[in-house]
Amino acid sequence: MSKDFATREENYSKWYNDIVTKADLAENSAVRGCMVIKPYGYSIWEKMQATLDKMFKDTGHENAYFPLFIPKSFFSKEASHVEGFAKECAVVTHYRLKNSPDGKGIIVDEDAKLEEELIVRPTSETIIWDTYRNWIQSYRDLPLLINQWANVVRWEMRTRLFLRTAEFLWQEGHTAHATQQEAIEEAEKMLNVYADFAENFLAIPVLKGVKSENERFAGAVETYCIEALMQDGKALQAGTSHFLGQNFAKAFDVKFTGKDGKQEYVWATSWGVSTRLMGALIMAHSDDNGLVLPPKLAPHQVVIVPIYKTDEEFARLNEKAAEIKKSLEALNIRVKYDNRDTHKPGWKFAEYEFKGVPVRIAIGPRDLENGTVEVARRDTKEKASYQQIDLAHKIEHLLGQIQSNLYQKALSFREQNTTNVDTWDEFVNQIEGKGGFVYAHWDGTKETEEKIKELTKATIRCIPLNNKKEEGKCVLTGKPSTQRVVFARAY
RNA sequence: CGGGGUGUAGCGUAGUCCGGUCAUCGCGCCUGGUUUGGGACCAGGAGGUCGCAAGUUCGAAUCUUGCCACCCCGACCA
Repeated sequence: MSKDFATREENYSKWYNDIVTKADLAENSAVRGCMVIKPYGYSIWEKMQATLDKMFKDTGHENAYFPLFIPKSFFSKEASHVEGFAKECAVVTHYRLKNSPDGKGIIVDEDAKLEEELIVRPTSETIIWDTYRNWIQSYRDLPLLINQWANVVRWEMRTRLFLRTAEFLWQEGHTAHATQQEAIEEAEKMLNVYADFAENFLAIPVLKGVKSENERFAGAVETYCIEALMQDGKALQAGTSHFLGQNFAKAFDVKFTGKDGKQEYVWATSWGVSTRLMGALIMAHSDDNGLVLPPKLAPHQVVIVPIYKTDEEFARLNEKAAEIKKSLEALNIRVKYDNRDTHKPGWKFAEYEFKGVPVRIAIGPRDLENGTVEVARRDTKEKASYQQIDLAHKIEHLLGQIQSNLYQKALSFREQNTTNVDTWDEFVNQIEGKGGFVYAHWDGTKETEEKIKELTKATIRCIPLNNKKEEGKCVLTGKPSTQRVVFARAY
């Protein structure tokens, strides 16, 4: 049978959509711009959540929950914040429906108009800082280190499964500190947590950097980010961490009394990653045979498929498979034994391959005789016969290899698609050709960045942390520059 | 929100120009049998407001108008 899904070469965005829908990660819903995350996709998200949540707690944060709705007036308190989000807010204006007078369905009851409209949160800084005002009085109340897992709504014009949806799931950390120094350290610390997570769990290498003024979060003094490179040569912002200065403290009048008895505004950070990481995961590793999952995030790390002709064989295989499953589970390996009689082995092979299960163990009568199993790894598609003796440890080792191979593969892809350019022609050729991360000199002005974006659709993804200082000339204007910055077309 | 495209069974589709046994085919689904080391085969069967709503007509999947959804390209954005 031929494949019924697109390849990257043929149609990259169709390939992406096919993976999301056919690997059962998510689907479009009856609500425009909103998706249904299906059980298989959601269990990957749960893995991400569990890992991140532990990392947050290990760095001293606690979870809390703030309202979905934000009074409209809160929004206008921080000028650049409201400007940044105003264009994409869903607004609640009424609180009641009634039967339509013509008897056909129900309509909004105009008598039930809210005195003050409520915004469905696109992010929670305003409601949180309004709350923090009451929580913070003294330096003894600081630092305040809170995270919330929530959904947010940004009314997007154009949506794509996981990458940009009107409603998405995320976590947002909001912290308050006594000093500027401490808040900056917090923002950097959480950026490092994200980078660690991306590299060691998602197996995606990321650039750590700061955003240019244009790309900065609405209301932030400094935005830090991790940027990943996708297989089509486009960049994807995988996480952000903001140093908010005293902007929100001033807007919401959050002050504390210091040891010296003086009142001061507190210093703030916020940081978040979203279900967009699912998109990054897909586009970083998957191939023309479907999804490829790094073992640390795979809902099933190993699937066991029995091959048999007779009931008697099937019974013996069930027994052997149970034994193998148990030995793997003893090493905390997540195993699924697929003993469904309704599908043939070949069908199951294709199915689990498309769903990205890292390791497949096939076991049949010949294996029972020889004391072997057939082991296939998803990342390289290699198959090998393994002795059953000490199989669990061998599989554990293999999972580790797959995890690091995926990272190495993604890293060398990024290296091959990272270029230094010095002239405008080179810049345009690179951006419009292969894409990737393009390191170029920039004169540091907003105008130049906007002009470059207008001409090439490329934006400054970040100014890498600890960037090498180097004299040069701006790739567009020829004005002097002290360092190269990273350009790319982005999601 | 602008430009383009598409909507026919769960999925993918033929038919649309040229109205009239045209609702086609494949996958999937159900039943029975044979199968099972890379998506099995045979036989039988179920499943459709042809995106929605008006209109034109003796008659509309097919023509007209409006609306909705999705996809691609722009603007905006995590």
